[in-house]
Amino acid sequence: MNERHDTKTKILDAAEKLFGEKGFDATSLRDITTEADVNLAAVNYHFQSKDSLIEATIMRGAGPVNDKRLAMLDAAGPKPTIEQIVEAFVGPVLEQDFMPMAPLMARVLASPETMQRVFKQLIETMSRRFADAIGVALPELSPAERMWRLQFTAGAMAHTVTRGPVMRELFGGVLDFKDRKLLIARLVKFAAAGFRAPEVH
Amino acid sequence: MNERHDTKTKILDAAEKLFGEKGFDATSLRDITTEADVNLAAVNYHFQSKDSLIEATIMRGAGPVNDKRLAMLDAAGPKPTIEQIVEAFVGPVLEQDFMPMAPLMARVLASPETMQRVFKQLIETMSRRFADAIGVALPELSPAERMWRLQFTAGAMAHTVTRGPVMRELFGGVLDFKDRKLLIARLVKFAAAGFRAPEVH
DNA sequence: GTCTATAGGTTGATAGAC
DNA sequence: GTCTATCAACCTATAGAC
Repeated sequence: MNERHDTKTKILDAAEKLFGEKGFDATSLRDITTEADVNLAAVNYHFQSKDSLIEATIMRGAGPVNDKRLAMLDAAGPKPTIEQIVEAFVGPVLEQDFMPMAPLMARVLASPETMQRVFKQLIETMSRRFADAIGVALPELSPAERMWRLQFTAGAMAHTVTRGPVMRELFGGVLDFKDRKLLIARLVKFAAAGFRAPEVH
Repeated sequence: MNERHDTKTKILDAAEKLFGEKGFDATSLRDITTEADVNLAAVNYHFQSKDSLIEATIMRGAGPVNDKRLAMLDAAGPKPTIEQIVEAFVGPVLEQDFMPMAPLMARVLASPETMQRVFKQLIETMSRRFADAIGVALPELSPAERMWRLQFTAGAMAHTVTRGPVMRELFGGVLDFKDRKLLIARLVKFAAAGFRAPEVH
């Protein structure tokens, strides 16, 4: 059951890789079972449908990342600075270059349908939790401004992950992708300054 | 040839609508020809393939928007402020709610493949042009930091357009989408403050 | 649990009459 | 330029033997 290379795990590994590389629509179950070296029918046995497989693949990867985000937020204590909050929000996502998970996350962020279906509750939970923390750090911001700026930050983060390959190709000469710590520091600096700006009325 | 409702135009109108609503992969040529009330074979007569149709649809809409962005940048004069630059960058994109073009743009921004294939040169041109303007407004920023912050801003903008419907559903109570001018002002304020932050080293 | 075989449906693209 | 008819290539999902 908990074998490292059982059929179910092999399918999830292959799905994670291929969904990330080609997207959900463009990846067929045949692609996945070929890559995983298992039989086609195994997908419908272990998962009920392609949609369920997509959901399971996302959930397996997204859980740990979001746990880490919340852990970092908690670790910052009861009165975190806006820099600490932003770092907890974007750091774990931008750090995940140890796995083929990053491209998959990018696909999720880039697919309104998938996001709607699978990610809605995760996003809602995270957004409210972080918006609350920002309310403590920057009480002078209205709830609306707070949420908008959090969404702007989420967008900058998502764009960096999603469009990484394209950006690398176009601006690889000037943009450094290898130093993740520096990249995170850049985004934290940028977003924190944005959060500290006087409110628009 | 320049009739308002010729077959070619009807196909492009339907494609713009449906690609925006459902995405490129999920929209079949049959969906489009049904919506346009033209024959299926007309697509392959007027355009050669589905990919060419996608490209033509994007180009018809993206041209005017990018023209407006550059026009606003020029209108700001030889020494624009960072606020003027950001507004020229994000304003025309966030303003386009007069047409079904907005969801289509969102789909393009959300599809690495399509972006890579069709949008690369457009993005490159725009990014370099705006990065140059930022160099004038904020000469103390290094070229790398300048380009990163422009990409962060592009991400915040893209996210706002792309995830609009989801955000509206989740946070519609607190986020106001109707007042576009206010939304643009919020993003300009946020991003301009980010650009003005001291550089990371 | 794993396989083969196949049902049942869709798709993009084209040939050829008009 | 517009149509009908159709092809060949995919797809997801399942039934049923082992």
